[in-house]
Amino acid sequence: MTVEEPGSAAHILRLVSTGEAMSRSDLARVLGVARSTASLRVQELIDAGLVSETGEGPSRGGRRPRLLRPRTDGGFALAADLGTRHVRVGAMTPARELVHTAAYELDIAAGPDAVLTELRSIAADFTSHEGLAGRRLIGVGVGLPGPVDAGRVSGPSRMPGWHGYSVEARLAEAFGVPVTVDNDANIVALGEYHARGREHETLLVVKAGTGIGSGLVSSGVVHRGAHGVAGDVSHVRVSAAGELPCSCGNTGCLETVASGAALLDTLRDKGMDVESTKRIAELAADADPSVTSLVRFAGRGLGEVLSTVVNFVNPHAVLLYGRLATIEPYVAAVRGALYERCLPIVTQDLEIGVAAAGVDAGVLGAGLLALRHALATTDRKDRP
Amino acid sequence: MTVEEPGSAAHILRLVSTGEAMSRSDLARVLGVARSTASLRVQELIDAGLVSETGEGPSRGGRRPRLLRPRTDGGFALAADLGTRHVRVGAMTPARELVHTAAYELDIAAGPDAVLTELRSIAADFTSHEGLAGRRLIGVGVGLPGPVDAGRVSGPSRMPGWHGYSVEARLAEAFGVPVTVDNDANIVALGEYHARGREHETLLVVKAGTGIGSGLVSSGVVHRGAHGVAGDVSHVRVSAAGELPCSCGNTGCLETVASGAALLDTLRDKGMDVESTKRIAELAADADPSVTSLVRFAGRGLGEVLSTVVNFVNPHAVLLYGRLATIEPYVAAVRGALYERCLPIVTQDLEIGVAAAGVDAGVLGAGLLALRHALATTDRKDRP
DNA sequence: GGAACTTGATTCGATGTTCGAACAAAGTAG
DNA sequence: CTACTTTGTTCGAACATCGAATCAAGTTCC
Repeated sequence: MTVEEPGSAAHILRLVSTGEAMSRSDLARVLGVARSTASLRVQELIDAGLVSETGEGPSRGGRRPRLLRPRTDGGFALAADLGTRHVRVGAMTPARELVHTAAYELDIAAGPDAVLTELRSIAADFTSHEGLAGRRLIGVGVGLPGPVDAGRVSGPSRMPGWHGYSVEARLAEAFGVPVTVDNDANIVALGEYHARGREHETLLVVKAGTGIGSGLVSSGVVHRGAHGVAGDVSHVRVSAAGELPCSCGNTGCLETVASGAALLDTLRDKGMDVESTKRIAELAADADPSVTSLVRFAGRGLGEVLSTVVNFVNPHAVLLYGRLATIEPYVAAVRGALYERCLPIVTQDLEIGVAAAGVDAGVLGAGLLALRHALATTDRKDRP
Repeated sequence: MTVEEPGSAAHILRLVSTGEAMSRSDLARVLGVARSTASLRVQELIDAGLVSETGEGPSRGGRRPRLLRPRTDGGFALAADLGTRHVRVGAMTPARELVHTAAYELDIAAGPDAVLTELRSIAADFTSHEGLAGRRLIGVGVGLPGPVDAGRVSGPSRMPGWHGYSVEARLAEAFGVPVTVDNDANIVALGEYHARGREHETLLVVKAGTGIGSGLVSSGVVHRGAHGVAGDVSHVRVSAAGELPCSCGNTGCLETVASGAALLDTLRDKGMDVESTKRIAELAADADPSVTSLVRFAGRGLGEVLSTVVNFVNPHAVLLYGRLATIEPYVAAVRGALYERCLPIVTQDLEIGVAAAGVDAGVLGAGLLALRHALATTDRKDRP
């Protein structure tokens, strides 16, 4: 991740949970410190209830190492990925493992007060049902389907009544632990970065569902920009959109051709009764000709816009996520447009594909944010 | 800058040179360490010849502080900003001040061996003429007009014979000190970031001269991407370019309408005898109608491409640099296109203007890179 | 099977860094 | 002149890290 302090609790936990270091000796080697020092550190973590010993490992020609494992029965971070009508919640152990996840109904349009109150009881329900009730909550991470700047929602298009609302402050009070809030595309990007497990990667993750958003992660750090609205690609003008009016007041935006909402509108105008982006995916999977060609057109539009971004950012990978990413012709069209329009040096090693972390990528990212915050602030506190 | 280790020599030097800390006591407060610790650190720097005491400051109700100042007569870093036909060199003190600069002729097309040999003698000439001969060289920073990846030139369009050449290794051998090499737009961006002096800013700097390049700096860190070619905007397709063929083999690239080279070509096609971008700037300043309208058109094309990048990156400022940035209608057209096409939340606090650091922005950035490298690796070495 | 070697983990004194209290130096305020 | 401030240094205490010594528990090979 290259984010945590070298030798910090978070760092050691990561090394232990990824298997990069299984024993005290391993840690000493990997961290470049004396064995005695590594031993002391491990003892601290054991005392704090974050790590436990779990039998012995195979000998490498000498005494057998005493294997270490992050405890999964101690404190945990709560992660929530809010969509427009649902929320996925999960619990993440200090080992960065998502141990439980669940989905609940939650209409973001009900406004911040109602939604966050409801979120609090969903969290209570979740922790009790998943057998987490007796365990210590160390932090909360939340993803929202709109721009987030310094813990506040700012200028959202699909979240009426949320503008300027300080979600972080409100939830910190409700939960009594540190809360971190970010945009949904950002947490998906962070989750995907973590799932891939490759350090020093620059990842461009595009979330294409009802709307289109994207997140840029470089070496484990999310690029947020001046107002936390970095990653917007939906209101870039694209030639294929002609002069179609967009919800933003401008015309010709990418969103009017390449988003799930736009596809639904177009299909309805054609007289087809399609109710959801999920249904579009099914029709495309059945090779419905008019849907397929429409989806291709949409993907091409997205690829056109992304080509500019990809040339500029020069990422290691472009990963699509969301309902539209499950539609093969859509992905293929994006890929084609990128290969056609980007510089060879940019595309030669570029991976273009679908995010691997699945539906829980967002929860994963939210959990990581929460954990990062929690482990950075409180270090050696009372037992969980 | 948020780049150097807290409490490191580089950090203290910065605090002292910016005036954030004038005395040992100040340093202790700013760094959050004990006064005794700050005193020790300062003594080290004095012993290393990097800092000197310079009289006493005004009392604040007690004993007068002994003012500190970075020494400008000790070691220095050499910075070079190579263009296609010239090189600007400068010397930077550990206080991050550029103390001398000079320009030399140097044709990049002569190939790496000839150019770098020549650069070595230019450096010797420069140091002797500027009275730097007796002082210790602590590092070298170089900017090149092409993509640089890990110290090597990779796939340059205006640097025949340079592809794959390891400039860093070659110069490190020639100078016998650490050498850092980067793309010219990147060092300009870094120099401008430093000149503005605002921490945690995200800056997009566009260098528009014969060619077009850009650099992104966020919190003092240059974004380099997977192959060090991040920042390319010149080969993005732009509607205004139609099907004009580009040197990259593709058609409709921004470079074919918005670069100085393109403007020259177009004017020559019109039968106007214009020999340089400098002359274009003069004609535009004289309000030559056909030149002005052409330049406007070019600026609009650049703005169109930048709008996508700016929406995505959400920077604090977009700064134009290079010969074309001196042409007001060009800048105005870029500005207009950005305001028209970017999201309101992105442009509301966005500064769009011309880089303030002037012709030495590149040298400044190269010097900073060199210094950062030198002060990070060698800490308390022998006196200069 | 046993001696020699390896690897893992702990103990403990040596080293070095940082802190903070005490103090000296040099002022200001009244 | 006295009381209080601020700056800077000195010096012992506290703390972290290291490395050597030691113990523990293997493997290898004759």
